[in-house]
Amino acid sequence: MAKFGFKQLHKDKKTRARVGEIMTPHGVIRTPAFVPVGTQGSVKSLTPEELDTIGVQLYFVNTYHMYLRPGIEVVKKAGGLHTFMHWDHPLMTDSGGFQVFSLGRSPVSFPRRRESVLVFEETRIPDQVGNDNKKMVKITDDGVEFQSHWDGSTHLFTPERSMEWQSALGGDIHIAFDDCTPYPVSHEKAQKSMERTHAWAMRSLKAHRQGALYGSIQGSVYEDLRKESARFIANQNFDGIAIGGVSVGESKKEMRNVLEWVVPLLPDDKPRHLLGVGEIDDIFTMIERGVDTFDCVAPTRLARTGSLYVRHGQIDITKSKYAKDLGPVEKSCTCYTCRNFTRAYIHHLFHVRELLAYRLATIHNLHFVHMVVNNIREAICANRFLDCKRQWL
RNA sequence: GUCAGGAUGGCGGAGUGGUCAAUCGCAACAGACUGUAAAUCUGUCGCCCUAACGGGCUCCCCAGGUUCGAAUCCUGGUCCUGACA
Repeated sequence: MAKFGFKQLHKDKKTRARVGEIMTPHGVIRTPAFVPVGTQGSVKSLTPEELDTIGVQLYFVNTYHMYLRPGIEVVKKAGGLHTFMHWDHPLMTDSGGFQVFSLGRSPVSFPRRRESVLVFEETRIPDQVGNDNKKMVKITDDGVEFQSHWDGSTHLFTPERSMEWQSALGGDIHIAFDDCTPYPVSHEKAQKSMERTHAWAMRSLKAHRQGALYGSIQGSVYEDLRKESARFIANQNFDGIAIGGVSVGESKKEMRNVLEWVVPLLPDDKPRHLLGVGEIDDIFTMIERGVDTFDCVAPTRLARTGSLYVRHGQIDITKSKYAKDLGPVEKSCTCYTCRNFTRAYIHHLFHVRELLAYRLATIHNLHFVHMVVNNIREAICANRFLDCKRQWL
């Protein structure tokens, strides 16, 4: 099996943007690269072949979800995630750290940004166990006690277990178990969370057996903490660096700051992954500041709720103004959806809740993101990143 | 023609004397969604005024009536549906 490695091939002359290659046992990842999220072992609604056709090079699977269902043992017996899911290309597994954040909110709610302050609204997700106003996680220094969102049962996650399970799943890139700091948060709490993340990073490193391991940087929106965390993680023997604790409710400016503090402190010979960010404008923000890969649910989730990417924005295809629109979603798009279907048709599918709606929409949004990223990659090679950015935004 | 049942906001459909401008679903409109408890969630949804609290007006087929008070009870009318002829 090929070893893991990273090569920087070209750096843009005016920015930190760079083009590179990540070598993995399941093939090379050309960076910058967008990483779709397949939380439960599936990028919702699409087959691996369809993802491949779109240009998806690797995707993300969540250890927490696979552990709960179907269970690590099942995947292990199946021969690992690649075989289980029928995906031959690289895979990344998340540590479960994000669920510390997402299940740790009380009451169950959707966060909403409001002038860079996170407001929690009391809106429930229906039909799930354990949503009766209780936090579903309990953090200790040892690890995190989760209450299953399926049946309420209790499960302990530790760095050691996360490593063991990620190894059993067999993804190419693993992430150290971290404590995704919520927002807003005091400096004191952010520091505690960062220190816990560092301690867990060391334990992850020690317990780690196979596959590449990325250490995760935290520190919320505090410059001193972010820099401290970046230095700390950069100094350990990780194969790559993950930046976490962003897109948790902070403003875009705060997210930009984090990148500007952190990336200059990272070694050039390791790949950098930004966890959980990937709206179209963010893609430029990240790549410009030296991020190589980034995973995000936005394109796929937005697609399922009817928001489709078009140049310079997105449209809500469910609006009745598209009911008779016989043009493609985006005329400059060459995806399967845009080549063969009209806005009116997709509008209709959403309206009657046909399953094809979600598939066509997801194909389009993923294709669109890949089109943007491919474009950026070419632009970097020609030292034209900023021109490219201007052209898309 | 006789008997029975029914007419409620764009649609379906609750409500059967006051707390009803009227539950709920759909549609409509607006909004949200960034390491996915998400094919999801939130808000508005008779008209007018208010930033909001709130206030005013009109309203449950039509016309009368009973009552302090009616979408709800009574009388008449119109229309619809089912059964029997």
